[in-house]
Amino acid sequence: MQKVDRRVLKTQEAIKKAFLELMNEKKFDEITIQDISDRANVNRSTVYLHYLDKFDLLDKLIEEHINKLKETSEWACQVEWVEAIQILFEYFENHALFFSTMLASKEAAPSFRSKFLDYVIEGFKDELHKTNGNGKNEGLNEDVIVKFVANAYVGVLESWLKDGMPSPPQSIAKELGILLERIL
Amino acid sequence: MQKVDRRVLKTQEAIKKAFLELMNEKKFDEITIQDISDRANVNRSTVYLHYLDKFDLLDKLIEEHINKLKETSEWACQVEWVEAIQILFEYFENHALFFSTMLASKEAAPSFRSKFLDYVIEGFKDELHKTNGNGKNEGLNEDVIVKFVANAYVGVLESWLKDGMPSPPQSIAKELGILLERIL
DNA sequence: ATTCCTTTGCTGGATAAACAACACATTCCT
DNA sequence: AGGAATGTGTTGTTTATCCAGCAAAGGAAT
Repeated sequence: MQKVDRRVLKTQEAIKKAFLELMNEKKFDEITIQDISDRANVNRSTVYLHYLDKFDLLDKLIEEHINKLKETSEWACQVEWVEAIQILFEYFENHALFFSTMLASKEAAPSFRSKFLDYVIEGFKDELHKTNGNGKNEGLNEDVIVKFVANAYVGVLESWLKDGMPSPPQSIAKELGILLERIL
Repeated sequence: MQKVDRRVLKTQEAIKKAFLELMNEKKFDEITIQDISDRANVNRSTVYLHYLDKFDLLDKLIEEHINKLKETSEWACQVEWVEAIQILFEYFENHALFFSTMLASKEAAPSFRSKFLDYVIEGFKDELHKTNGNGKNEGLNEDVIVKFVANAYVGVLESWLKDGMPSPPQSIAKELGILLERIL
């Protein structure tokens, strides 16, 4: 991975930040490229230099976070169970604006919730294969189990974010870990 | 005044902000250009593109604020007495980091306090000439009066900043205005 | 429908900033 | 003392961004 020019990092950061802020203020289709470039303090043409349009910007933003999550969980699956959840929730906390915006906005990112859910489902599927020797869930449909826990997970995350993250990542991760271990 | 390129504004802002932050963390002579460029997230050579060295940076930063103050007070001297003081104190409040740092740092900006004092002295001198018909201060040396009020003014500002601006600009301006009117 | 206004992609030329490299000075260390 | 590290000021080249301006598409108002 060759390192990228400082300038592109700075402008992309500015654009993404501006876009997220705007997503929190108005609906996706009401946001113009002009809005974004103004907020980001960047020339309008510069936005086109990096993204095809606002849909592309949204896609790349989502893709980026999904990838970061994949990296993080690959790196984290070597440590303890509960600790891994905690690390992920710390990531959610650090990017709370992104996740709460994306999970909240029904009209804007209908794709995100399902993409995110798919990612979580894959994660649990792998996890289930690794720990399927414990006799629990004998005779139960694997798909049902995975979807059960994945939806539970996402739902808890969603309400935690919506409520403004009332408890620290450690405690929510611990509680969630206890519940998940009863299933898996 | 032709408008300047967005890029130079952004980098100059970043550099000045970084420099001010560093001034609050360590002594002036311990600050390197490398520190500044790192903090500003800017290439080192870019700093040299705008400033000769850190002394020049400091000078320009001071000069800039003095000029802004001159503009502000020229614009403000058409309104009420006390209101003008309030506007200036709002400026101090908005740039509290700069003023508290500069007034505090003995070793770094020994020049600033005197420059600033000179500016205040000039302001009061003009003010005195405009309102010298009121019979107060008959037979008193003008220079003494001006230096008296200027030092009082700067001293009050200094401690207000040092104490973390406990009262809002309005009230400090009003109190200061009452005291100054007893003299001028 | 026609007008008016905003937004959209896109261009081309100018320029700020990045980056890497230099020779030299300074501090640090041990 | 002497070598390593760090900081300085400057250069040349490359690249990202700016900015002004375009024609076209769409919406809203009259």
